Amino acid sequence: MVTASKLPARRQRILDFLREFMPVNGYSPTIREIQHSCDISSTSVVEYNLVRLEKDGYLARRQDSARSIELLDGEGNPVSNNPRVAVVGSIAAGEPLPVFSAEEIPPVPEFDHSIEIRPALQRRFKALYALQVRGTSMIEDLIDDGDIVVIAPVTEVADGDQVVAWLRDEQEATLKKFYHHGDQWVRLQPANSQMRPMIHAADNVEVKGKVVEIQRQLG
Amino acid sequence: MVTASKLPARRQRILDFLREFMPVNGYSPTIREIQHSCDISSTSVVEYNLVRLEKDGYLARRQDSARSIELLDGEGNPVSNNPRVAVVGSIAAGEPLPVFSAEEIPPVPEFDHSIEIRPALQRRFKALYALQVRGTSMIEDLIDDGDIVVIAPVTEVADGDQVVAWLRDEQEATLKKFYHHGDQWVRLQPANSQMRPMIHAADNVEVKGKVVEIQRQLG
DNA sequence: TTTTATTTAGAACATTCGTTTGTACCCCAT
DNA sequence: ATGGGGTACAAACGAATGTTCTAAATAAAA
Repeated sequence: MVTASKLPARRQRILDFLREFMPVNGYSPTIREIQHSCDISSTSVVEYNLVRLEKDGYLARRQDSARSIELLDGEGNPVSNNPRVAVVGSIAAGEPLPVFSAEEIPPVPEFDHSIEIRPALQRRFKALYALQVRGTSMIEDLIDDGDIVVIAPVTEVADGDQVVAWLRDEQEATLKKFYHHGDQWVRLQPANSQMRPMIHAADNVEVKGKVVEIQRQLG
Repeated sequence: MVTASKLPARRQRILDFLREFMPVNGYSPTIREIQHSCDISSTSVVEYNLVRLEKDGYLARRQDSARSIELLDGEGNPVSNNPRVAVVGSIAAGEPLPVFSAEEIPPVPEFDHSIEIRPALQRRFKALYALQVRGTSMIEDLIDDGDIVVIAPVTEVADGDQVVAWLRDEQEATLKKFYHHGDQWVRLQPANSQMRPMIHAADNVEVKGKVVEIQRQLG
């Protein structure tokens, strides 16, 4: 377990702030920057909580050195400050499945179920997340069952893009290729000749994002 | 050109120190650390040279902020210290093609033809390189024509691994799945039912490495 | 409840560290 | 020489930043 036991709210907030600040900026905040970002009245409170976090293996610091916080994984192991995105669930590629509700798309990234991505990806998009593919409807686009797709949460997509489509009425999400089909309709096209495209009313289809990377487990 | 015009010895030494220190430690040294590491008598000398380096586009700093040096490429562009591997050529997936000679496999990575990889990959393997796939013999393993495969130069591979096989007699390289076939033979198996597996004498097949990642260009 | 440990608070302190100032040196063109 | 640009030096300043102390508030345990 990475986020093993539950931390006090304040301490958790500091940790969350660090985990957000440090990968983005590439350097550690100062105690006073933490103080202000987490609405804390005194540097000593920050210091106190940093000491605790350090003792519990969540971070390391160098004595008397500015901006020297390094994040650890909660067990004392260094955690690469490389960009990771949360794998927030799975996505049906085949029969649509109710995967996640429309609201809870990119939750706070947990350190448990996340994958590392190329830094360039994070630079180009923001708020990426990932889904594990269930089904083979995209097999001819070389997305296999079990693959993990990295999703950029964009709403504007071009014909042919591989998108996460949320079907309002059906309350289901599905991974398909997106095509406009006249003004009022969209075609969600599997990349699998065994499966039939689906035509939906445009206002029943909510594009939640598009695939920007595919990761597959290799020996 | 990264090291464009020739810098004064002192300034070059500071730059060299920064380029060695920062990737290793993950944070910037202080002016005084630079001072002592480069045998400089005064902080003002360091400051003077940092200003020059900054003006010449070799680095950037934040005002009044400790440990805030960021390395640039000499033309003001941020230089990501993220791992890249050279794309050293293409690899036939189909009819074997003479791609590169057996010696010049991983040359010095050029910044021109290189791709960014996930940092975790570089941690697990060393001396990675990349090849662009030509042909569709691996299409059923979801490797398409034009895809870029990242290769770990290992000689020990397991049955089923996707390998870069060098055929000594033919002086050709090919991307195939590898299977032992008795003691003296190996089977190089396309992942394409249209193509036939090739059986070769084991001592005619030199495994140059195996695929550890696939990258595909997505919108 | 009483006791104890944890957490927050405020303030001051001490060090680190970026910045500035003034001077001197060296090389080279005037 | 003379002056200017580039560089080096020493010292000091002040802002940024980590550290510490004491006390109070809160939560947890007994």
